[in-house]
Amino acid sequence: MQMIRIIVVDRHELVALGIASRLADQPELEVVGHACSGVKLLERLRETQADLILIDVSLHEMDGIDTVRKLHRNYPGLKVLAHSALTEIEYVNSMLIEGASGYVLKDGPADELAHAVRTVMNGDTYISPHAQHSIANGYRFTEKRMGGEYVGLTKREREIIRMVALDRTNREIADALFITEETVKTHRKNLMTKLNVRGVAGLVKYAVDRCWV
Amino acid sequence: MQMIRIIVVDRHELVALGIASRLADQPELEVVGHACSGVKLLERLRETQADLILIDVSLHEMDGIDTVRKLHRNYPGLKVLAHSALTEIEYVNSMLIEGASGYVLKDGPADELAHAVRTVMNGDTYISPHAQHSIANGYRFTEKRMGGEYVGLTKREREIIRMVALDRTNREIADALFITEETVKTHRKNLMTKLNVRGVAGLVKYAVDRCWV
DNA sequence: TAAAAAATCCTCATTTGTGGGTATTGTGAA
DNA sequence: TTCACAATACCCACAAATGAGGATTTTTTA
Repeated sequence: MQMIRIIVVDRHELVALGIASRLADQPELEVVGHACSGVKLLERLRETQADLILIDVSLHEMDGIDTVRKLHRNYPGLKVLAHSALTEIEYVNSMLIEGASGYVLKDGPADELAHAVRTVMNGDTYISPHAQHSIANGYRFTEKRMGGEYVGLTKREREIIRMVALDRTNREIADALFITEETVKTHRKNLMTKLNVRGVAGLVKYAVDRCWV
Repeated sequence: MQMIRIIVVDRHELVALGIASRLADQPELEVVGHACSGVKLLERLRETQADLILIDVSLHEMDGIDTVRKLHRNYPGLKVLAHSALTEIEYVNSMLIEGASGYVLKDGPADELAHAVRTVMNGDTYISPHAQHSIANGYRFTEKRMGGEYVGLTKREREIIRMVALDRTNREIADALFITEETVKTHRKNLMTKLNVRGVAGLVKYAVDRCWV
């Protein structure tokens, strides 16, 4: 029987421990490592062999979505399964489009994870019921991007949204980045359009969810 | 040797599993139960005996701070140890004032948790170094409340902050609660004063951290 | 290299948010 | 039964954000 080697990427080691203990009764599944961020994962992958990466969206340094993008480019054969507490369609879509083969929610039943891992290793896709529901409901505020195409943020936009979430005013952001207030306003506008939110609250929640603050 | 019975309160069962597995090599510590919310904990306590509650700040239904307040009233002999990823002084202070005997951060070293549990069961207080640093630095924006007194939010204020975090406008909140827009503004103002933040971003982060959205 | 994407700056009208106040109820605790 | 506080409501002045236009320059990438 072929062992399935899993690396868990989660900002809390406790979660990795919990996963390992939950998968302990699955003889063919083995957690061979843990990384607390995307950057750490890429380092670890240079020394540790793995068949599947179980990765959260919310990570420091480089979030899960960016990490999956890189994984897909550098390790095409490696299977990726997203594992998060976030049900928002934005995250589910992004993960799948970047190359994940599934999306499992953290508060699902105890046997769901093992099932998802097997499904994915079998070449199929597994998405938790709640996450599917989220996809079915579509975007919250507009009908845009219903096709599901992923709109990534630019570097500059990430800088801006991060500072917005840190409660900085446009003036402060402008000064910090050596640009005019008008430019900051434009970026905020674009951010809100891309993320389909109406105001600051949506921007802050987005940044918090992805551990950018 | 007296066994120390621990109930873990965390919105993710995986974390409880992880804690149990981390404490597995501590012969006198035993995780006897898990609850995913404050409400569930109070239910469980009616049937399960415990010596110590290990509880997170971020919980659904009733957050950790409110839960500790209730615990302290209903089970005076029960020890409570806060266990969270949040380092903000606001949360540390609140937990301690409500009756917790310590505050351990989730990303601390592997042996810190067991040490903290023993310290607390010994009648002392344990606070993670980072959290102590947070206390030492005081509040972010103003010099108010430096004494550390905890300012709780009222029911109405919680309703308001929740809706603010859900990206609702003042107009919408007013309509939903059958009050005028001016009243909503007043509540927001009071909230920002109480929480020592300057704008929406702070309010949203507060609500997100405590699982109110 | 030419086209596309990103970043920059601008105006103007409108809405929302912020920071000071003040005042009237109702409720619950000392 | 006071007394404090929560919740409600209103006022004003000013700052900030939003929405809808347009435009230019740099950087990337196909």
